[in-house]
Amino acid sequence: MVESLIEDISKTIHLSETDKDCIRKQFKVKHLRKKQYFLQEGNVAFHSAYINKGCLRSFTVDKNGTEHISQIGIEGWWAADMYSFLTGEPSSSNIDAIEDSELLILDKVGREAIFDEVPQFERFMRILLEKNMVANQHRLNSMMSHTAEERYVTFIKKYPKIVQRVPQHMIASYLGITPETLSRVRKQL
Amino acid sequence: MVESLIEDISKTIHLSETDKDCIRKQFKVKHLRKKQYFLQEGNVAFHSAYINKGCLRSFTVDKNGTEHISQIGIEGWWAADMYSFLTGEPSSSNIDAIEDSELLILDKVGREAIFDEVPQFERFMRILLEKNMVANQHRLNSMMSHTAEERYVTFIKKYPKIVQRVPQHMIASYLGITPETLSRVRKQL
DNA sequence: CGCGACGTTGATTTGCCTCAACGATTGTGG
DNA sequence: CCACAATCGTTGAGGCAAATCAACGTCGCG
Repeated sequence: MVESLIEDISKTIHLSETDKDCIRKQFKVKHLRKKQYFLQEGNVAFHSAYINKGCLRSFTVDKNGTEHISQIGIEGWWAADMYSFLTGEPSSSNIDAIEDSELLILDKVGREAIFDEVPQFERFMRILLEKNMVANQHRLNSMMSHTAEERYVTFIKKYPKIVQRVPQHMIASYLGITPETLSRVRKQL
Repeated sequence: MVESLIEDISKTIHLSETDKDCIRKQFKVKHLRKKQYFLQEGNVAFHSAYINKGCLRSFTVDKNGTEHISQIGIEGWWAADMYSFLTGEPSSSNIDAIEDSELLILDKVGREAIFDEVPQFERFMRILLEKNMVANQHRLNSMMSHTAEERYVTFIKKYPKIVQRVPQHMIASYLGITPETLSRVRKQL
């Protein structure tokens, strides 16, 4: 089960058997039922997670009680509240499962251990973060300069697999619009 | 002049004299006049830049000709179109100087050289990118769940130095609102 | 000086939200 | 296995925050 992660990492960097063992040792498997929290607002994010199977979302809840989905991830993605995970401060966001999921989780100590024992892992993470940065930049740009309709069209082109698996109102939230607006946008396509 | 960068990096990781020499060798100084482009849409971003002095902005231009500022950076920040820099594809964004600026620039080859010769630099970059990720997450969240006024108030608290140096209409653009709206928001504070 | 860059103010428009009601589907406990 | 409750998507009416369009005053600078 950890093997798919090892394989994934190996696409970017080369791992010796010793390296692989080190990584295998630090990740733990965790299963989540649909709707189960991985992280709840107010708690500290002790773990970062690789999604091995299933689908997660991160979201915040504003003062009106409205949810705002900041991230949706499926197999091969990572999920964590980086702020809380890095600083040890309580998180202001939530992460839960949209489907029954299997995660490979890593705590701070385990992470440091890998960074120390497998220097190449540092590079893997750096490259992962670079890609993430590009994606975030894209998303921000999309939020700032495109209409609801344009954002939706871009989304379904870019993430067709997510569209199939995630309820429409969550996609609306991810796009920063209401479910009603998304419904109306879809009608005229 | 490269020394301030070295010092900056040394806050995160330890550098030997050899390491420092390697870094010194790879960065080049570049001066920009106010309004001068560092990167122009359609061109490939051959360099990533550390802002040693001055102030830069990255922005895109939409189909109506409206500018959307995605980033404003001052001393100690980094500026680049990561997408173009990493992929070698033409950039769809622009970077120019808001003030006369001094940059320390690094091309892809130089960057690879540092990563290979100074393994610790990999860690520095990883940590920098992690911070960037946290900041981007924050910003996205702010765009999705806060009003124009709330975003402005947060901004002036978080970046008072930028407020003093950058024209108001650019801050409006960064916040994703029009100059008129920002003017009205400011009036009632 | 004269022109462009910048900020302000007013009038009007608009894209999206809010509120509300309604079917269809899913799932769950008795 | 059925009944009832959530969950989900849709549609309509009305409202609002921010955009657009337009005009104007000020400042700085080539």
